Amino acid sequence: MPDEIHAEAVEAPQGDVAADAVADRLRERISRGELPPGTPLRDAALAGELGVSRNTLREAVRLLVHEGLAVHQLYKGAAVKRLDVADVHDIYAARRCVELRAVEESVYSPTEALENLDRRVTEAERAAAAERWNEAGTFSLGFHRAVVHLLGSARLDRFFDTTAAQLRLAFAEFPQEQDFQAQYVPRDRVVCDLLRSGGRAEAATALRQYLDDSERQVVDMVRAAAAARQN
Amino acid sequence: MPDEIHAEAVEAPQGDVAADAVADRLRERISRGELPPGTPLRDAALAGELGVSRNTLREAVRLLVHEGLAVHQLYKGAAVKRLDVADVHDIYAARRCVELRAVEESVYSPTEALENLDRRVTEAERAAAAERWNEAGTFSLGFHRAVVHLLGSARLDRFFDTTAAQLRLAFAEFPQEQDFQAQYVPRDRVVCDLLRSGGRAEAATALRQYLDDSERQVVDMVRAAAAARQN
DNA sequence: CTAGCAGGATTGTTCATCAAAATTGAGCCC
DNA sequence: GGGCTCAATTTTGATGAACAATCCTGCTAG
Repeated sequence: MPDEIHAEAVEAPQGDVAADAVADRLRERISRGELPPGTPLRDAALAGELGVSRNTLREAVRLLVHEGLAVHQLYKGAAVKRLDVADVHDIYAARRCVELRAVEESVYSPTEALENLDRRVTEAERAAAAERWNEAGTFSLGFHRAVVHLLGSARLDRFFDTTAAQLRLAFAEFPQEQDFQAQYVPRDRVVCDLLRSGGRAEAATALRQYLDDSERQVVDMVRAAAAARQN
Repeated sequence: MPDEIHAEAVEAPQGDVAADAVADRLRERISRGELPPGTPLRDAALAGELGVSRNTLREAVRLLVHEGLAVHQLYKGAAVKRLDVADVHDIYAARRCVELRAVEESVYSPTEALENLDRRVTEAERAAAAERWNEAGTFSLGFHRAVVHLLGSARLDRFFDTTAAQLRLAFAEFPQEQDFQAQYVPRDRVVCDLLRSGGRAEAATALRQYLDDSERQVVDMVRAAAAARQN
């Protein structure tokens, strides 16, 4: 019998510590756009809201800053990171590096791993067909994550995750714009099929184009967001 | 007039907060092997030693855990990470991905950036000639960092830094073994010169061999350390 | 209208406290 | 002697209150 439950129920997501759990919840909120870029993360308020002490919350926020999801100014506290154009270029440079390499090395991947790719794209296609755009975008990123996973490095997987989480900040400012991203699902399909049929070089070319186009679009979004902010 | 100075003088390394400064100092200590892998990071003791509160120290340790320099067990605290063979494979998979990609993309790099590579190798050579092996190893890693830097992504640079810091954990267990690493300096030179002369493919091949050999050696080191621990 | 100055709010950091779990060690049984 | 139990001690995880330093805001004075 729950005697008293705080604003948001306190379920331990990991077999781990409170600060990590809090960080998870903040990450989640940020990624769904609930805490849009620029939102100040005031520790007293958030601590109360999440039912933890200010100290614990501060630890969590520090992790987010370390992950690049928030920025910090001395005596001014933390705020959800706002991507600028340079960030987007940086993120896509990182994606190109990791994803293209993964494609090139995919010859060594077991077919089982390649089947996994197919599953992700199929998920994304289903979501797109049902016009659940947001979900389609998530699954699409899942496909790219699976591509990186071909390299077999947990550290690279983690790096991709944090980078992708940062990229979501761009969409978080423009929730409706996520629809646009769904247009990339067919191109995921192309890359996926080329990979499975061994068309390594073609897959790399297609993926590079994909990333270039996507980058351009996200840059435009970020610029638009900056302009809208100026109004 | 310093009225009272704590065990280790408290200079703010960043224009930032105490926890980050403490994390820096712990990182430094770990990387120079002063806190060898397996060392428990007891917060009361370290907090006293560094002249900060237990809370602040805990924030710093959590950052180290997040970076993979320490591991954490609930109710058992944190300890300096001890690399296992899987970690080494993982780290080298990441290095191959990032460094080889950098070499392949180096065609687009300004010659000025390539000159920077040369400077690093020269530093390493000088240190090796003077038989300052430890320093030579540091400069050698600096060369590889500069290679990654060709990709122009601050995020990839950071990723390489944390990965390299983890790799140092292997050497931290065997301080004397750093000598062996110095033997790689001539091979850095080869890769560097091939890059500057535009021998992109050859540079990639040489670098891949380099990484394979280095990985083998580090794996052996880790195995030896595990065996020695068993004694 | 602007400069500057209170006063309140927020941050950065420390300290003291408490429960929960791990570790230690003494005593005990076989 | 070897191995076990169980209590005392230590360490961790987390909280709440305190305080100085800095910021923000709104008011006043010129």
